[in-house]
Amino acid sequence: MVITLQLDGEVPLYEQLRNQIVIGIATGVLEPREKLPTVRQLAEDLGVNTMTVNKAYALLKQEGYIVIDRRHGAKVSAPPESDPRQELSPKLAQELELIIAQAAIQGIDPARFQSLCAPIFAKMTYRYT
Amino acid sequence: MVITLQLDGEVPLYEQLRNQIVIGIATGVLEPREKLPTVRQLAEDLGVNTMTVNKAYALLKQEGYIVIDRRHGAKVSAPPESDPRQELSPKLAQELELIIAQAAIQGIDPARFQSLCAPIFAKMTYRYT
Amino acid sequence: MVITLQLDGEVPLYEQLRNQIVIGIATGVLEPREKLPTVRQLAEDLGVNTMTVNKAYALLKQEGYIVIDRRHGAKVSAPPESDPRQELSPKLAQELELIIAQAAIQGIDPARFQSLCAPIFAKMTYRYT
Amino acid sequence: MVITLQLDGEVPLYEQLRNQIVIGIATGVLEPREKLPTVRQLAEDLGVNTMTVNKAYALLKQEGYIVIDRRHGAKVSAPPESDPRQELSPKLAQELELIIAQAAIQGIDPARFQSLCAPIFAKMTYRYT
DNA sequence: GTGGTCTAGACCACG
DNA sequence: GTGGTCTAGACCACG
Repeated sequence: MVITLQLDGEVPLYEQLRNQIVIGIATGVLEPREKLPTVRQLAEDLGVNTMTVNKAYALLKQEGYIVIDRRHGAKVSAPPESDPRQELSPKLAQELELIIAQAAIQGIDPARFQSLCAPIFAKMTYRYT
Repeated sequence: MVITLQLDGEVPLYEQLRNQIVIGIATGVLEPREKLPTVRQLAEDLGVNTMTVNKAYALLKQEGYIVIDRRHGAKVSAPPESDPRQELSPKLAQELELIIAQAAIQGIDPARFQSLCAPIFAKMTYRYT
Repeated sequence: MVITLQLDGEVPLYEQLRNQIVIGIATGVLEPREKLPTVRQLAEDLGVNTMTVNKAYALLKQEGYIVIDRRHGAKVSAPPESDPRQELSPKLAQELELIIAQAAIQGIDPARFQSLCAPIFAKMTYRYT
Repeated sequence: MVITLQLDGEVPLYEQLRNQIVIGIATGVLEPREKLPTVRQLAEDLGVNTMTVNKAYALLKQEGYIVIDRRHGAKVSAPPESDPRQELSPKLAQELELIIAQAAIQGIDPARFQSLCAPIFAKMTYRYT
């Protein structure tokens, strides 16, 4: 999996790293139960501080995206039990609202928005296929 | 318009303020050409420093959401010329991808996602109605 | 002469007004000894405060571009005695240096810069034709 | 690099600072990828507040002249891809027009103007050498 | 150690 | 009266 970090961006490195791994999982580039590189290895590959990778892994673990086993290192979580509610978390819902607000001001209507989402969803092979 | 800031949140105050005003514009709570409170007034109402409001206004101005007129203060921009492309900016597209990735992992499919977007869009009365 | 002011710009209104009149003189739209509108008239036409026009006129007078006669109002100065030195004022030289610096960083070389100046000079019919 | 600020001038301190750094880059005093002083250090050296330096850096970053890396602070950007158009931005073009207008009124013709630009260009060693 | 954010308070240019 | 700028000082996230 190719990870590229924007060193001069406004998003913290650990957060960029976390985001890219989440997208990797969603797109199937990283499969459930797949082993992730060690903190040390990934830090070296990316040329960042081990603390940065550590923070990303800790965040992913806390969110349930990965599990960390002292013996086997980090690996992608098995798919969770299907959530019958299928609601967005408050945080995600808030972010989505902000995106839609900006899209709406730009003149994008729901149908157009849907057609913008479709190709993104098409890349996500994680669960619902 | 009611604005509430989360003082202990991770999002900077000036950015929270910017976000809420953007949503206010999109939902029609703030109408095009409507005058915004003065920097001083809003700072006092919110209990924050004038520079915090100043930074939010400067950001909104730079993004084209408001215009700042030395004579009359800040007001909501007139609707821009309709952009025939109707694409999302790279930044927005990236944020949307991340949201969809997280939704997909949670088992939300495109149809469900659309039904989650619908009520949000319904609140946005800005342009496309 | 058509004057358009950018109300939400970063350049003060009186300075924009002064700049446009200077360009008007240089391009010959305003001829030497031509009478300018009264402060009151111009302020009304532009929809700005009379103080703003007053400030612009005072600045133009101080710089020698116009003369103000209590009986006849303001008019464009007669061409000054030719300055044999033909140097730029320190302020203008500094502004020019900054423009050239930015152009150079962008990869514009002297020849290209000259070709960019040519059509601008072509519009200036004031003295040297 | 020597930076001198005019404390009583009309140009804001942060803008003077930005201008001098741009000129420093263009003249080669600051080389691509060269590290800039920290915000704190430069503020102390110049006797101004850190927020003033911060604002100058933020502006330079936004304009693409420098990159700010959370790991190593600010440094001069690498030269951008050569722009085949080589046009001036509207803002720069407008400023140049105003300078040329004032020069023309003073009796400076295109040839003389070119000879005034030449020594300024000679100092700019940034890209085109 | 770095830049980013924020406060309380002030002065100023602009209009 | 408005936004713009600036200070002195502080705390924090990031790495």
